[in-house]
Amino acid sequence: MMIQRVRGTRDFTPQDMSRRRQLEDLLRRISRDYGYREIQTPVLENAELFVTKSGPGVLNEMYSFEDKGGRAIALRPELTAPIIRFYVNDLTNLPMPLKLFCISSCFRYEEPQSGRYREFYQYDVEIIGSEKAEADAELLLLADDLCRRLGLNEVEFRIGHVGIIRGLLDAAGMPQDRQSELLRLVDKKKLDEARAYMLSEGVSEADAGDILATCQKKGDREVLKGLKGEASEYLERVIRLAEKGGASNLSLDLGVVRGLDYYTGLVFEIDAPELGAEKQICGGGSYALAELFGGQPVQSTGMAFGFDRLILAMEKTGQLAPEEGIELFILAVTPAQSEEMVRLAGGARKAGISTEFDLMGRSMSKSLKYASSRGARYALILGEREMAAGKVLLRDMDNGEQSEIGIGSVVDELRQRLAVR
RNA sequence: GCCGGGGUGGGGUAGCGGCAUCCUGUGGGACUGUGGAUCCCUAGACCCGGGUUCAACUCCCGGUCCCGGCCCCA
Repeated sequence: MMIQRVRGTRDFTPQDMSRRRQLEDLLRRISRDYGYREIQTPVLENAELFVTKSGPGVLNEMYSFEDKGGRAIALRPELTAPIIRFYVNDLTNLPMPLKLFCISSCFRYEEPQSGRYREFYQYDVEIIGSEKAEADAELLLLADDLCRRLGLNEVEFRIGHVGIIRGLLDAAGMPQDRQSELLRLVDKKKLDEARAYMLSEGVSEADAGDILATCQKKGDREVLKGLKGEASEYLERVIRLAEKGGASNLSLDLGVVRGLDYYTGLVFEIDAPELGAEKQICGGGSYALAELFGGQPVQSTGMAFGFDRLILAMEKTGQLAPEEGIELFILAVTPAQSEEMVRLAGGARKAGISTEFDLMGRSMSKSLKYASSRGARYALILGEREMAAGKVLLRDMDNGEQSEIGIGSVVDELRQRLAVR
């Protein structure tokens, strides 16, 4: 009986990994360009960490279990909570701002569908320690830059601020502790229910109408005109800074809010419309989680990209290069040349030339075919006749041209030819 | 958790109550060491479990997995 892969998980072929590595390389490069440093946390965490952050409901959507010591353990469903836990545990003495990123797998017990798996990968970026608009703006700059480098020209940013609606609710007389429920309804676009809820909480008909109208405002900075209060001023400033920094895709959507209490300010999402139902590639915002995990209060802002969805989007836009082949394949025409084959491979590898030699003892035709399938740039053919004269045949696999070269000059010749390309 | 559509060699397919087709890929061989070609050979499959039937890959039921959508999305 064949053993099946666990539902919602994937194996990655060499070709898959070549593509995923390309994206990882790009993410690491852009992170470095912006001064973020990579960290890694365990796949396993105490389930309590996520329950504390997101409520007991998440237990239903997590892989959680009791270990042999009776501890409640979970496979991490996201990266923000572990990173902040790490910070609270060990990193509080590092100079602020602490700019960190992480590319890792996460797990959620949900129904798999397009762009959605039970094991999935996230690229998470966090700035810990700043409460300034500059921090939020930098995050948007990085996100915008990343989308551009990925060739995602259709992306839609939806940027909001939880303080805008909360401010209006304060003014309308709704107590703070009743507001989260309303934000949840707005987040889910259940505006009728939101209206009913506001009225039941004593908000006037007129105020409720204003608030719902505000929730539906979308567009450029113009939508902030006429809004008063710190939140809209702050948001305006973030957008202005990000645009000065070169961001060009930004747009506002004041209906983007979060019902969870630790969100403190900016909140945003990014969609890649070409992906269909599961089109959101990024979610982010500023939050105060450290004190929730038992640390000193610290303001943070961060975002998480869905790695797998970025790959999907890049596939749709044709951004991924084909897998790279090797540079050299060496074959011995008869076993008598095997030792020389291995010796030459060693020299080439030492010189940084990616090299394979024949491991199968196959005929020349089969070996050349294999070399071709491996994308080899050159083949080195070790034949009795040439070897007797101290030479070998170097075959250019792109055009089939061959030339005899001295055994001693193989590495130099290859270095020269490969450098020209 | 719910609703569609699907599971035939590794990949792609044909068939559809009785013989499972082809392509490709894999391994081997031939072709005097120019043959990444061509030719030949070998291996390799009806998702699982029940039911109907003389007979099930085919029809029915259940499960499972995949694809897509809903819910959810920290």
